[in-house]
Amino acid sequence: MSLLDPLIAKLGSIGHLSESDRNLLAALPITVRNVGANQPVVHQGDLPKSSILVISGILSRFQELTDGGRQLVSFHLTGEMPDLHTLYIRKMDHSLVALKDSVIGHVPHDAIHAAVSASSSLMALLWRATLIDAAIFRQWMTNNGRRGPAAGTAHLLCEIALRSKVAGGLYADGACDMPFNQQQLADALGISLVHANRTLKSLKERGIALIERGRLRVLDWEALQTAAGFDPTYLHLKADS
Amino acid sequence: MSLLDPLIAKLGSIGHLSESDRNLLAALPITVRNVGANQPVVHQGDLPKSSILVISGILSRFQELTDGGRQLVSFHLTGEMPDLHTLYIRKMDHSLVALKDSVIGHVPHDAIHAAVSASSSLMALLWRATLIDAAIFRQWMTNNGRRGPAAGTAHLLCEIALRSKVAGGLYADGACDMPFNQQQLADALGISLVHANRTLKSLKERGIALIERGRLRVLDWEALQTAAGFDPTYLHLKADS
DNA sequence: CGAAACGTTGAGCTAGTTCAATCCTGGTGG
DNA sequence: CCACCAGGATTGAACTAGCTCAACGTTTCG
Repeated sequence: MSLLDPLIAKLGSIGHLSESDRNLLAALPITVRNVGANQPVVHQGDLPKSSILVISGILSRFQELTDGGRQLVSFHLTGEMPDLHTLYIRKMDHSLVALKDSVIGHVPHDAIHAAVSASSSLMALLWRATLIDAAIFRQWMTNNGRRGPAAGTAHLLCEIALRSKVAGGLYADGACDMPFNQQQLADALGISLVHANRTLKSLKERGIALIERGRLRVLDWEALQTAAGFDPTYLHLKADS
Repeated sequence: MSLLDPLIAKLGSIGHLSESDRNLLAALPITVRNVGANQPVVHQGDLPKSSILVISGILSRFQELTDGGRQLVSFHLTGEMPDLHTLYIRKMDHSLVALKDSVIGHVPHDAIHAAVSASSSLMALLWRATLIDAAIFRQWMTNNGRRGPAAGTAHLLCEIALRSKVAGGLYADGACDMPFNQQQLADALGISLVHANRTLKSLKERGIALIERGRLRVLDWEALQTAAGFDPTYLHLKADS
C-alpha cells in the first residue's frame, strides 16, 4: 500500500503497466500535503520543480482573464497529475486550485525524469497520459464552442461520470463526486451562472441527471449520452486505442 | 537540404537541438504527398501507422458533431506534425484536412519510435511539442468560452501571426498566410458565419487587422494584442519556458 | 441562532443567431 | 475579349438564446 497507488491505478487504466514499471512508480519520492477547498496549489507564472499527484479530492486548472473572468480548462480526479506537463514545459500558463478538501503529493521532476529514462514503456505511458489530457481539451473546446451549452453540460457530466467510474470506486449507485458549484460549472462551459443553473434544472426535470450536495447522480445514462452526443473514444481508456 | 528541414526548424524554435538529434531527424524516412485545398488527410476513427509532417501549406484538425456542425480545434503550419499524438494514442478522435494546397510527408511511427529511444533529448523535444499543442488547445478553449467572440477572434489572429513569424519566412511586411474562409474561422471560434464576418469588419474599420485574399495583414499589433488580451507565454517559444 | 455561501427564480435586455438577399472575385468556356 | 458561374463575402432585418440585474430561498456550519 503506497501513496503512489492511485497513480499506478490511473496509468493502468490507460495502458499496460509491467511489474518493473509498477515498481519504478512505487519507488518515486513523494511529499504529501493537504489543501482545503478553493485553496490555490500552483499559480500561473510559476516554474514548478515537481509535479502534483492527486491522492484524494479534486483539483481544477483555470485561466484568469484580464476582465476578471475565469475559464476552467480541466479537473483532475484521484490518480491524475494535473501539471505533469511541467516536466517539459517549465512555466505554468494557468493556475491550479483544489475544488474540495484534497490530499496531494509532490513528486520531484528529477525523479520522474529518471524513471522515464530508465523505462521507455513508462515514458510512453506518461506521455500518453498527457496526450489524453489534450484530447479532453479538444472536447472541452467543443463544449465551449459548437456543441452549445445544453449539450456541452451533458457532455461534461458524461465525462465526469465515466472518468470517475474508471478511476475505480469513485462511482457507485449511479453517483459520483462532483463538488463544483454552479459558478465553476459555468466557468468550465463559458456560460453564465444563471444559465448553468437553468441547464441543470432542465436535466433534472427531464429525469436525466441531477447534482445534489456536491454529487452527480445520473438517472438516465442513455438519455444523458444522447443529449451530449457523447462518444467515449476520446478518453482512450483501452491500451490499444 | 532535406524534406525534414521544416521539422528541424520547428523543433529548434521550441528548444535546443543537438547536432546528433538534427542528424537523427534528417535521417527519418518520409513519403511526400500533395493534397489539394479542402481535401481530407486523416479521418476520425483511423488508426494511422505514420505521422504527418506539414512541408508547405496549412492543415486543420476538426471534430464533427452529430448535427453536422464542425469545431476546428487547431491549424498547423510548415514544420508541424498535426497527428504526432498518434504515436501513443492510436485512434484518431478527430479529422485532419488541408486548408489550402499543401505538401505533406508521412513519417512512419516505427522510425519516430526508434529515434525517440535513441535520444532522450529528442524524445523530450517531441513530447514538448505535443505539450505546447495542448497549451494552444487551452487557449482555444478560452477563445470559444469566456474570452468571447471579439477577443477570441483577435487572439486567434495574434496566434497565427506570431506562429507564422516564428516559423520563419511565413510572416513578412506585417502579413502572413491565413487561408481560412469565414465559415472556417467561425467554426474555430464557435460562432456564426455572419458574426465572424462582422467581427472581422470591426477589426478592419478600427484599423487593427484585416484579411484579404487568404492573407492576414496586421495593421496595429499593439491594438490587436490588447483587444485579444494576448500573452504569448503559452506558446513556450523559448527553451527555458 | 445567525451569517455566509450557494442555489433558484423572474424580468428585461442585448449580443449573437438565422434567414435571405445581394455583391464581389476569380476562373471557365465561347 | 466577354458572358457566365460558383464560392465566398457582405449586408439588412427579424428573432431568440443567453445575459445581466436583482430578489429571494436553502443549506451549511460556527
